[in-house]
Amino acid sequence: MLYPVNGKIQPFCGKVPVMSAVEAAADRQIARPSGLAEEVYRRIRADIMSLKLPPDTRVSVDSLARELGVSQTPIREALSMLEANGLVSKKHFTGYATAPRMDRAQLDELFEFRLLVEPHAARKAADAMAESDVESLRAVSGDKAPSHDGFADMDTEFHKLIAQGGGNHLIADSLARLHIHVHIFRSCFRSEIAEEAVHEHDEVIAAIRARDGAAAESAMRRHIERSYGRLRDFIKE
Amino acid sequence: MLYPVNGKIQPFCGKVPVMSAVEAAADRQIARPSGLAEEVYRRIRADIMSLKLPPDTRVSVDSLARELGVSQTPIREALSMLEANGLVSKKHFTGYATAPRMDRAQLDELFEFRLLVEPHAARKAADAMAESDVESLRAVSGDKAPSHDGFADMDTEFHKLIAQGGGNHLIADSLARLHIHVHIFRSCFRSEIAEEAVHEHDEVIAAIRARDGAAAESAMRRHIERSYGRLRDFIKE
DNA sequence: GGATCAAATATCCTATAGGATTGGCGGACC
DNA sequence: GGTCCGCCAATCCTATAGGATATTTGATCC
Repeated sequence: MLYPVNGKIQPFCGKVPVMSAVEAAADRQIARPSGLAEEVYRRIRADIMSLKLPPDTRVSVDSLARELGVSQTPIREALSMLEANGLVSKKHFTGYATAPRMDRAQLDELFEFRLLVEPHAARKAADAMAESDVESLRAVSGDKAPSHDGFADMDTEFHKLIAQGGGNHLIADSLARLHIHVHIFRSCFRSEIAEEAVHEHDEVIAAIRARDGAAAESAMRRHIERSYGRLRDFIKE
Repeated sequence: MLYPVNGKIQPFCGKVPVMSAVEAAADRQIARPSGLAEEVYRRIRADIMSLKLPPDTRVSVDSLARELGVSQTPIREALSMLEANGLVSKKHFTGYATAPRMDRAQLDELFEFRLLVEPHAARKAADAMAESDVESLRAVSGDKAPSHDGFADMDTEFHKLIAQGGGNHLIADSLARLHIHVHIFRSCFRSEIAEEAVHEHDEVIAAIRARDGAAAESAMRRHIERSYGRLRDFIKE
């Protein structure tokens, strides 16, 4: 297991530090020692999602190596994985760069895909979702959306829970991979769209709690269509 | 640009060799120099798909490095990308291994996904596919399926063309990533199922040639459902 | 004879050094 | 003033060495 120490990432050389129950639950999947590469992967992905690494920005391997205090090898492995997931691109003998911001065509394609898959996942989730996950869903309901980042995290969790609730890992993984790009795109404009979206979320949640598959499907479809409409306005081209 | 030389992969140090027109056209997208990592990636992926590396098999880094005549770094990058695509898995301090063969649950999930996406792609392909690609589609029609591998390649090309014909890169990429696993699964059993599948392919092709979206969608759905039925029989569990 | 423990091996993981290539910058030339 | 050419810096790519760990093998004990 590896832990970041004052900004740096260092090999694990000691006891596992105590961890609160909630932390242990949240980091359950990270708990298995997976090496520096995965740790670096998460770090860079987080920097991309937080726009600390804006779209279309050069990413130097040895700069990262110095900054994180690790060798180049795990950086390369992490960047290779990020490249396979479409978050960075590599040009031979030139280096890595974060993916450029989505253009209109890509946004269209992404929402066509979401519109195809997510309503189906919502319908299945209404039938198959475990009662405990439904409870978790209530937790991300729209009681209050404190900040932009707060809503973004809530939105991510909302869609992740429903995608997983469908019981199909392939669908959940595909949607998670895509949602990252939605997150980045939305963050680029800091739009304050929490109000409507939260209401739409609640409609989906209500349908799932009522175990009404058809209602969940149509509510999710409506939510994605409106979300698409809100985001589309930011692109003129 | 990098070229394999008698089994080994070596850095490019000379003129680009002459290449026939068809080769140049086929390798157009490979023509840009992308480094050893990508070359190694293709090589390993090909070995996995050809079952030269069977499922659930250990893959040693420095064995590969010696075999291919390159350093460990590009091997690691290639394996990281393969891991991100789900073709190998890494266990800390234990090494890489090819993904185990799909079990029943994974097969179900995969075909649920295909059934959700591919008929939609076929419908769009019937509307939007370029005439030249429709012509390419005829080329992979069922004139003759010489061998098992011949049919496998034809099937891969068939589904790839239709997925791309829909015009959505995300859909095409997702399906391509999944189809690799279908290919591996089918190869594990060397089933002689070419006859029926080729007939079903032709039905889809006919519908697309007629620009009949609804017919293409239902024909593709039928094809995938039957394909699922044929493959499901191989799993008893 | 079976089980347990310890050493040895093979492998991975990390770090550092050296070679190769691209892109940008400045000066010279037309 | 515009264009072309050569140099320099930054970066990537490769190779090798050393430390750490999991697995396997063998011997010893019960």
